[in-house]
Amino acid sequence: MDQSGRPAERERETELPNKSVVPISLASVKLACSQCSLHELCLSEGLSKEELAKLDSLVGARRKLRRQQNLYRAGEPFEALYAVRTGFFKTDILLEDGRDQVTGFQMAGEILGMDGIGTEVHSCNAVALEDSEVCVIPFAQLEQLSREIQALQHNFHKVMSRELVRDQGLMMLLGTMRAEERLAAFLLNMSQRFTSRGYSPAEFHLRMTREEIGSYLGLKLETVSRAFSRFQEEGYIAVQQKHIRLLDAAGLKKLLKHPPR
Amino acid sequence: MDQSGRPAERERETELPNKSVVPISLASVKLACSQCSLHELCLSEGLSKEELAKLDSLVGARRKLRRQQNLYRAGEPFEALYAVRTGFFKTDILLEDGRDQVTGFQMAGEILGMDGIGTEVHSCNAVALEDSEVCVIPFAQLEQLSREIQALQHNFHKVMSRELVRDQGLMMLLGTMRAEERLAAFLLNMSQRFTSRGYSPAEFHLRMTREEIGSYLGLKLETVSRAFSRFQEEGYIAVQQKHIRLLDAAGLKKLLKHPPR
DNA sequence: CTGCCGCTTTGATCCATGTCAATACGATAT
DNA sequence: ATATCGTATTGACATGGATCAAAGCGGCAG
Repeated sequence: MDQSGRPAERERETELPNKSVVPISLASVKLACSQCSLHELCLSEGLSKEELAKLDSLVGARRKLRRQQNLYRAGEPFEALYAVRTGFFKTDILLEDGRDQVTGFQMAGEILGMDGIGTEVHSCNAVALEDSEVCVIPFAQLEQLSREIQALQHNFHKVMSRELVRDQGLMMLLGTMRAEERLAAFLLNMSQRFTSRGYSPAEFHLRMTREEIGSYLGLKLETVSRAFSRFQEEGYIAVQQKHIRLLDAAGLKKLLKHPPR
Repeated sequence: MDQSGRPAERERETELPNKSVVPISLASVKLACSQCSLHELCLSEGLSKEELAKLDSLVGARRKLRRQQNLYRAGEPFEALYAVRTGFFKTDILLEDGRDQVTGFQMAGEILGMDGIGTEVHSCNAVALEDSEVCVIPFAQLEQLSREIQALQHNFHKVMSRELVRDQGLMMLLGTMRAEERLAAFLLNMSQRFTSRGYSPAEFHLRMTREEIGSYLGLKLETVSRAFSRFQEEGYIAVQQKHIRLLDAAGLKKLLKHPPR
């Protein structure tokens, strides 16, 4: 809601200056795909040196976003994909009657914007949940280049396909799982994604509110809160606000495999 | 379950011979993309004559499936996409604990199999709900050709993107809608898809059971049945088994826009 | 410090949908 | 016809999660 650019709650690890000039030295250096640490997650996996150079020239612009800023909004013309470099995003859809739903959370190395390809218009909103940075990938040029570079083409197709499979998993969750199973699945998924980015598998900081988690999982925020409390009572996790420690990941997994009914 | 090839219930409009030899004359004629009536829905939209010819040579094989036969199964290696020529399919996922969910219904002109691109393995099952026929599109060759034909490349990207958007809509449905809204959305979607294929917007035959509808919508079959009965009482539809007549589509739409709460 | 604001937790109650069970229906086989 | 089988409808009841409401907590501004 707050679009003022002044974060209501400051995040420790992602401080940005309040005004124009960039103080963090790294941010001013032009870092291209060829040097990007997100290699394997992103579109550049398996490309040769020369191919990477071409991709570098395509992925020119960067864009910084403050917490709560929109990367794009539903209805805006689609022009580019975005690769998350740093930070954390959510995508959501708003119905006319006011109901809305979070359709995903995206972190470093993940691609945003593919919803717009089919209609040339974005179908959802993408919002930074903390100060973030993305690589802008003009889509026409990506198609152009992926006609030249087979590996790039295939990477892109893989990214889209994996997104389809992710969505199937989410449908499964929304269609068949109870509240606690949903939250367990969510926590395990978060843990796995933090882990694959080199962070601790057992301890992490959630960037989203209980309401956003609930919206994503098809639950009300109170239900999410209760499930957190329950998991804490059971000794599966330790909760302190948005800070989560997984004490018994195996226990959570068991919850998924052996539903109460 | 019945893989015997003998349909348990025969569908009127899609009779196939019980044994080998093909009696229907058309079926033996090689119909290529260039003559296919599904043009606009499929990958061939907007291609030049020469380009269509190339696509024709790629989409060589056809495959016929009887009711209840699998087009592919979760876990099988991914090799090709399939374009539905005639008939009706469902895709579903089965969890280890026995729970399963229908993730989609596909009709003529729609593409199946994209879930397998990312991992080289199919992530769901595709089952014919009536005797059906698909075009087999070997994926490696499709990538090859879409590097040569820009329009084909773009069509393919659009198809995948639209699938992502469809999934978002389904998440919205599963995450925020009540039972009757879900069924209303389902019926309106079916009507729209039949309509765009030249069938009656107001009268159609559902190929799936109440249980399959329920699985797709995240509901139990009893709830689906009750919602059908309720809609009939309200005068929105006339139901006779799987035969549906929409008497008041506007009424159903209103249900969606103005939810009870 | 004090007050405000957004977020979270917790409790009490309600209701939509799930569950369980009986019956009906339509198609096919005998 | 009669039996059978899968599917669909309907009723009675149970329950998980939503709703409504009240504190609690932590960060920030003044």
